[in-house]
Amino acid sequence: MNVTAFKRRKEFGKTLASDIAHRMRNEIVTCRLKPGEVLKFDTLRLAYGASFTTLREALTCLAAEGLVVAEEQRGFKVAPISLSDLIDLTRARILIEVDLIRRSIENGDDDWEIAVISSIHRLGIIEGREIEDYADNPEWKAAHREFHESLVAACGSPTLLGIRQSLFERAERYRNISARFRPRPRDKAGEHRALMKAAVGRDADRACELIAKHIQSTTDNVIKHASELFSQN
Amino acid sequence: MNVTAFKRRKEFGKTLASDIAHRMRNEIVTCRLKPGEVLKFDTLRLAYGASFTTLREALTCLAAEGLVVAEEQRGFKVAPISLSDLIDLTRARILIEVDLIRRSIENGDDDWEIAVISSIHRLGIIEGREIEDYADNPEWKAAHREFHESLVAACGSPTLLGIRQSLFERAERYRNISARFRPRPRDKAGEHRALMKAAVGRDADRACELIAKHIQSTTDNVIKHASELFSQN
DNA sequence: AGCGGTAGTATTTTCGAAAATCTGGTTCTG
DNA sequence: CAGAACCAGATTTTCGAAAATACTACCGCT
Repeated sequence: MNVTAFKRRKEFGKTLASDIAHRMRNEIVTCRLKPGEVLKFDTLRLAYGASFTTLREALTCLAAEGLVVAEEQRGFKVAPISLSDLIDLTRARILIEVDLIRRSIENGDDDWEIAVISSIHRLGIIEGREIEDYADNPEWKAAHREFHESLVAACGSPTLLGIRQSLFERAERYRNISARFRPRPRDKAGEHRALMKAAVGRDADRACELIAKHIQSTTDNVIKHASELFSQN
Repeated sequence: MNVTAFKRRKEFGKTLASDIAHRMRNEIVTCRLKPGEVLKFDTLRLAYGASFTTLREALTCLAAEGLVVAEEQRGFKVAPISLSDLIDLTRARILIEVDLIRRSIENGDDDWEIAVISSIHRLGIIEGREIEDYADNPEWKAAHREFHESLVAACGSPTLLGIRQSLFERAERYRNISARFRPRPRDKAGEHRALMKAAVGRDADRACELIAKHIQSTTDNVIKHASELFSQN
């Protein structure tokens, strides 16, 4: 194998295909690859330096996650965004997240509690460093993701955790839109702290209520202030 | 295109890869491909008459559905079955199915009602033809699947419908095991009729309760009578 | 005998060419 | 003139060989 490929592979995952899937996932959720954009193999081959076959495997993966759509014999395109998709996605996420957080609070042991507290602490440190616009920071995003994952980590359901993760990923684009169009800053840090407190205080009902509101709030903001971004459906 | 490929392609889907994925899905859920079995490309190439690349794409698809597992650089194997997987799967299915059936009952229009009734009728016809063992009949399985799909079809959530479908598929192997080990026949037809009545009678609470029991019942039977099939976890 | 290293084999992963299919425009026909 | 049929170029899908990686069994050493 040539040196370039070797280096590239080191960045993430063991196979080139999974590495490319990872990179494309990133470009899609940050909208560097635009929603609805047609993905032609020749272009991709140039951009990622991989062959048809390898790209095809990466795209097949992303299609399963709902980040790209495959039309047989007619290629792939970045999954479009729409209000109806956002609403559908939000409802699915709330259903699952609420269930998982409740179970996690039931099952979570001391290590779980510690992980929740340590992940919100890390988030706080990052937020403290830059007063504004931390939501654009990849480091903050990783910590944010980590915090939400820690909340549900003790739920004991690998299947739903996997689904949750893929829905969380799909929602990333809408979170970015929401942040851009929000009229005044939202107190995310406060919401996260309240969630953490409800979780470690083993107040499942409150935690479920908070997480549902937390998820719904982004959606409401997009609907209110960014509807014009979408065509009609 | 050569004749063989053309014929094969006609059977299902537009591309060879999706056709092969479809055929393999079948072999896995019927356990003709054994749980945990290692899937070597040379063997598959012989069995399905397709190239590495095409098989790889099919396997990537199935991996996303949870029917095969991929270990990077170490190939693919049929997803193992286990009690913990069954329990996890069952819980996920109940969570989602209950939500979808409730929403479906809320939203369903006349056409939905008609589809529910017509699909249970078709199921009844098939069950009437062969008194016993209809659960092994592919035709019954298709009709059974169709009936359950019709119940949730009006829920209005494409995302959760997709997830539901993949979980339903994953559960197929356990349903087959359950049928083999059931001490005395279960009144599935009765359960289905009750479900249908609750649905068209718009009794959401009752429908939710019935569907949860319906799903749980298979799992309970496997745990009670077929535990020895699984190693330990 | 047990262990670490190593060569050889089995297997997976990647590549780029070749085949199949789609798209859009043009011509032909009624 | 409308619509079907067809060609040419663009694009996707499939193939089998070649490269990269994992596995196995043997050898030499302590």
